[in-house]
Amino acid sequence: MQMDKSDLKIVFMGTPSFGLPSLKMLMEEGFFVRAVFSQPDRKAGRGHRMLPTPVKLLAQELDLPVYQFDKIRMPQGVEALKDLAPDLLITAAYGQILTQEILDIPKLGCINVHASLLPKYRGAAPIQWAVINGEKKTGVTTMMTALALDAGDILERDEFLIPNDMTAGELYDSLSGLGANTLRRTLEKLLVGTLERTPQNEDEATYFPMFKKGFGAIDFNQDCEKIRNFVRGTNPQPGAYILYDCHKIKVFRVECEKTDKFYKPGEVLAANAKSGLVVAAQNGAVVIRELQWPGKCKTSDRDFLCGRSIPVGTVFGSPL
RNA sequence: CGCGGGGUAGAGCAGUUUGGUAGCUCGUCGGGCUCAUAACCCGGAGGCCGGAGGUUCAAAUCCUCCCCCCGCAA
Repeated sequence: MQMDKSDLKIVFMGTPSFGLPSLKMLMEEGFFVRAVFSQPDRKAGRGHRMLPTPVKLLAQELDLPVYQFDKIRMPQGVEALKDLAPDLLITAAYGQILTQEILDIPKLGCINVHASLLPKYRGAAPIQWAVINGEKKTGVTTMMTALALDAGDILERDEFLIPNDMTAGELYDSLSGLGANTLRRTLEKLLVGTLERTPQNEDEATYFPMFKKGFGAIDFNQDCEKIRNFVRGTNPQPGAYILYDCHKIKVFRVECEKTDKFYKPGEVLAANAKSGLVVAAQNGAVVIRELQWPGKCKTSDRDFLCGRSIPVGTVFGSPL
């Protein structure tokens, strides 16, 4: 059986910018996007103003109806979705758990775009954790949404090689775009009836949670390469940091430097405008290349040290 | 009305409480030392102190309003 793009009635669900390329793709390819669901506007940012979500903004630009429910699983949300009578549900970082009742509404089910090579890196922050763990490769997976988190049957996957110095933020953008491609291919196969479902191998599944509050403290008591990965994996959000004199110095970029001598991890080995800010780690030193003092803008360590001094020998504390 | 920090030479900061010739580190330019240097020494240039009013003999500094940047928290 064959279907035409314009006959496939889709409801798209997404919240942060991860879903933007996918939603754009749907429109450009001529799919029939009936409506968009996104998280409610929330007080956010400085001043606590009500801010629309990125997906909502795009949907409005595209003149698509937007639905925002605190909890889509409540009767109101379910009813709204039933009234829309979609053939297919597509989610991309929507941020709400779908119930079986909801999954049963669309005739063709629900497809989720996930930023990892499932079954690896299930969970809410697969991109950041892949970088923190120093993965060389990650990717995007489309899957049939099931009740268990990120555990549905795999449809299509695209791999992505992570450059050695890429930050989580950069990877996020790359995978957002890649996700649109993966989704396009998935839908094309769906339309011509060649889409195959592959159950996930539960034995290979890994799960990584959302960052907890306060997460981001740099532990100098470990390999400097691990520290480097930690820093780029938390860049730009939430940002790695060092506590110094009750000030939270955010760190956005570091380089590794091998040393023969042993120093106390966390000890400041150099801190001047010439050599930059060098801190001892477990098996070498970490040169902090980009940082930010609270209330100030991001700067290089050298510029930073032009105006402030950190005594050599200071030992940055490690988290408990 | 969520809490808070900040806007001063190209860069990063001090000075503001206790008004009165604008200072530090780096960069830059010139000179010197040196086999040599991103090292060291000497010297110079470069600021309407975020903007607009006000107080004052005098405002970076005190008062009022505005603009911009950022941290926390969400």
